[in-house]
Amino acid sequence: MIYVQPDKWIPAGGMELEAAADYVIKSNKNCIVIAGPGAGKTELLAQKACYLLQTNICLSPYKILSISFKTDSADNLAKRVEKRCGKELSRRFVSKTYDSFAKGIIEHFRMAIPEEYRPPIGYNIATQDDIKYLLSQYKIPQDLENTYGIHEISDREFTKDYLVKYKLPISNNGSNIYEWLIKRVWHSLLNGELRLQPALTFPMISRIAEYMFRTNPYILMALRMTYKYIFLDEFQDTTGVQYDLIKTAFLGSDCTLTAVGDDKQRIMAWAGALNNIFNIFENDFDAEEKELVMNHRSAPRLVEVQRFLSKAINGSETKIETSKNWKPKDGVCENWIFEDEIQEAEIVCEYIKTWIEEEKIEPNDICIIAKQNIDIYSKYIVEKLDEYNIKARNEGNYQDILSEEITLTVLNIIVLADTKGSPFEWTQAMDFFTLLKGYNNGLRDDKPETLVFEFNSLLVDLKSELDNITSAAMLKNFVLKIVNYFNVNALKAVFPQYKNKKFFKKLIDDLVKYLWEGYEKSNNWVDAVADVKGVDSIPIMTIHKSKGLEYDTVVFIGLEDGAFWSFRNQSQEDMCAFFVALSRAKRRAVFTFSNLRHDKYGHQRLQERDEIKTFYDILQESQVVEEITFAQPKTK
DNA sequence: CCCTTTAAGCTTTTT
DNA sequence: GCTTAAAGGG
Repeated sequence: MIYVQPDKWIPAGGMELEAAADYVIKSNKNCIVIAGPGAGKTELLAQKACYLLQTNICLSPYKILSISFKTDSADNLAKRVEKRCGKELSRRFVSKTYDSFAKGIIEHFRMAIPEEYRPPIGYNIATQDDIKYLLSQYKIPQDLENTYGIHEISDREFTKDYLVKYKLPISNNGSNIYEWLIKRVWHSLLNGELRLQPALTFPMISRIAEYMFRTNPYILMALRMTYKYIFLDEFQDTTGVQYDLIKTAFLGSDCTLTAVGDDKQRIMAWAGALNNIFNIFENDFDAEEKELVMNHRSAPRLVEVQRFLSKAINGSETKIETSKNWKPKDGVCENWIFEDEIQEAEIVCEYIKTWIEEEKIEPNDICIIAKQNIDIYSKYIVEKLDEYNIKARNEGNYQDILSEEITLTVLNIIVLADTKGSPFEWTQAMDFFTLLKGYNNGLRDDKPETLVFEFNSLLVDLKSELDNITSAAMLKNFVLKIVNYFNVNALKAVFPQYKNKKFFKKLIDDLVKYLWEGYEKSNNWVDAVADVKGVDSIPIMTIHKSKGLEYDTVVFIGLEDGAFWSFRNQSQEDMCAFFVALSRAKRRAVFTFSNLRHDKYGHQRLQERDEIKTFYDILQESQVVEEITFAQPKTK
């Protein structure tokens, strides 16, 4: 292998890096990179990986470990690194989620876990129902009830606030009134009880991994000898449980940590993200803080609005620079005020139609966002768009079927059975087929030709059946036939998530439902698959789901007190949510307000904007946002 | 049994 | 903030 001299190294892909990014890439110290939307945080990690590998500063065979929150972010980063520095070097770049890292560790080093907390082989992932079931089995001991006046606790509260509150082992000193319950639930989950198989939640798995590293210096050493560089993505979302694991694993080692995140996009506090994580990390790991100032994504006028909002969130001026690809006057941010949702739908849809037809914006480059309850907020718009033959859909409903192997394979197989010769689908489906067949046949050494022959005959067989499908029920049988062909037990063994019956059933039912909807529209299976994939649909999603994504145009529905009911309690977090929504837009952001809006119970209520007045003030202050009040609703 | 009070959900990912 | 469902009291 020929390595590059560090001073000769240049960023892959002709990328221009700002000074701070260049510094962090080449720094050998622990760093925390704070950077706003569109600054290229993930790209920085990808480039740093290339630098370390291509110069061999990350000395072969030492590896880089990158930890993300979501599988697709982890995969995305791995792909970028592979693309930039090739297959061979990128083999030493390991990109995982927190959960897969912890789960992999406890399974690989199972025997190193203290016996009391050692999970049995083949444990399941615990569901909320499992915990609910356990709690329903237990009665509060009378003496504890009398001494402390402990009340019954809901399963959700228990899982959220108690189950993984402390590091293992669970203490015996009575410091927590629910100690006995925590101990009992842990014991039952680890060992199984009555009709419950052994099952652990992901935070429990992290706790076990942390305990193992803390009590077993050899395993800890092995970890630290494998990975010399650690990347932490979306660091602002780190929970206490995750941070404890990172700290035990790497604090005091000679590993170099690089964390990237944005405190202005901290919208997961309610789910356990730590409050002051950047400072905590800086202190613990003696990390150097660097800020990226570029926003490569948004047009200048949108960045101007972001600037004012940043200031409101941080309390201080934030430096943001825009990309030279934009002209200074580029970017549109508007505030649309309506009488009611009917008028809102009519105007919004007219504009969307114009954007698609005249500005030639792709539907999937327009995003409709709401704070929550997106089906309620987008109902009338979806109906109206349908009249214009523009597809729009709740992206959340499709996210599982478009990321799970089994459903993707069914979609691939349908395309292959219907039309021969789609190389992309063929390769993917064949990989899956080989994996599962190999599993079914144990160690049988199948020749590739045999498998190809088998697969082709399956396709021929399915083709004739596909042609005869005339109902959703028949489609379901067809899908189940494919699933059963692969052997359900083999599927569960290779993809343990399918052991969760509820999840698996919903996956198949949803696939059938959406596929059938698509087929009824087009009478063509290839189009039905494209429809499920959402090739030309406008995505609709919550702010939380939109984080990390970008669109030419963003339409935010309902900048109203009603949508920001939590503002009084968590104005900081809601401002961040507003910031995330705004900063998804590359060129145009539109916020709507409707005087009248139906809630999820079907009641039409008057909307106000007193509570979130500060949002409107910020928009006005920026002097680039126009507020447009539309006329009375039109009569048909 | 009826009326009043209280609690919980809104926003989510992970094999 | 606003709803519904569950729990509690008379």
